[in-house]
Amino acid sequence: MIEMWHEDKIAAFRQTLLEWYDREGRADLPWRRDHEPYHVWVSEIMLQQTQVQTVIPYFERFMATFPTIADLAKAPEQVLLKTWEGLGYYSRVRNMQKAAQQVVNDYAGVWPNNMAALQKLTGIGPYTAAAIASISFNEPVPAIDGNAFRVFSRLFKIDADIAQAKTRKVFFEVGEQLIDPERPGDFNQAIMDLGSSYMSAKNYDSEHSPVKAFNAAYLDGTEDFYPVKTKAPKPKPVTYFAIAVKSPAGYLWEQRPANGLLGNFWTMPLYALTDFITDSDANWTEDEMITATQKRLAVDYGVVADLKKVTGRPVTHVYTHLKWTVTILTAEVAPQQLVRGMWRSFDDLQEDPQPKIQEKIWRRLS
DNA sequence: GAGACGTGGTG
DNA sequence: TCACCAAGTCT
Repeated sequence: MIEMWHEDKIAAFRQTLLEWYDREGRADLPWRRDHEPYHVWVSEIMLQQTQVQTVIPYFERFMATFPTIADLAKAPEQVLLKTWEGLGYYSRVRNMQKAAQQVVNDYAGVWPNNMAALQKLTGIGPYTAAAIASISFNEPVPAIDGNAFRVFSRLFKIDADIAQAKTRKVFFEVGEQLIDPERPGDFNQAIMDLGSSYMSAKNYDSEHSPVKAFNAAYLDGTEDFYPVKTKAPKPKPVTYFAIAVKSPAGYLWEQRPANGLLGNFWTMPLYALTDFITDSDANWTEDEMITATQKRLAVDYGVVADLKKVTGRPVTHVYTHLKWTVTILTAEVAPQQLVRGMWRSFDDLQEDPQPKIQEKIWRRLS
């Protein structure tokens, strides 16, 4: 059970926090120029699991490309993905377009003005709904993100595991008590600024934090223990073959399935080793694996090619839950009818978004 | 509720 | 090289 502060202490905390925010908050951020829900929303989605300095140029480009929510609602998917290229978690932008269409069609283009309604839009969860509701519409709801977890856990010595979904409730209730009813948006943003500066995950500087007098963990020297968070599993290793087939008509190119990793991205054919080797067939030599890949290529795409391995170490790429090790195979063939995929010139396919792993493969080929 | 979902930065 | 982090949401 969390011991909540008395009224006077809460009032003092709000005042201290907001005075610091007015003085030293990140007023320069491009999404803080106004409180337009469209601007707040786009920035909040981009900032999910992504650092501020990474987001800034993406935000500017996004607004230049889609100045209004109506522009976003009607954009072609490849344009959407191109604008998001390199940011990752691409379902974020696909969900944004769905939400844009919901606002345009179901709300006549007028944003719902409260957390509960906002959270019904695709891709808007409890955090983003609270952020928009508080910043754009002055609703006193706490935006519980990684920063709030970190800040509140230290202020109150909350030892609930923040990796557990149910823990959000504990922090939300603390936030509801603390949030300034007059300036809820500024309060939430101040907590975020605090959580990414003086009260960051590593190299935090509680000694100079404006709210150090309110920081129970700092005051008794236990801040190293907060927040409590069980660690994520290691990325699982997966072996892949990437096949660069070149013809005078271009490269063999294919669109990935809509759902799953890198959904709807175009890449060269990629085979996981487990696509054709099961546990019972362990200990294949690399030559045998290449021969098997060659057969799969003929069956799946109708391309008969003599695959050569690109020398050097395989390309590696780490995702949150997977670690890919990709061996590159190449072939040159005559133009021909394909069973699957299409021939596309190098210049043509550069127009489309590409995932980082494909970029790494190109780099190795050139 | 646990796992899926990208990429870049840091120690 | 590796572990872990960075303004989460969906299934």
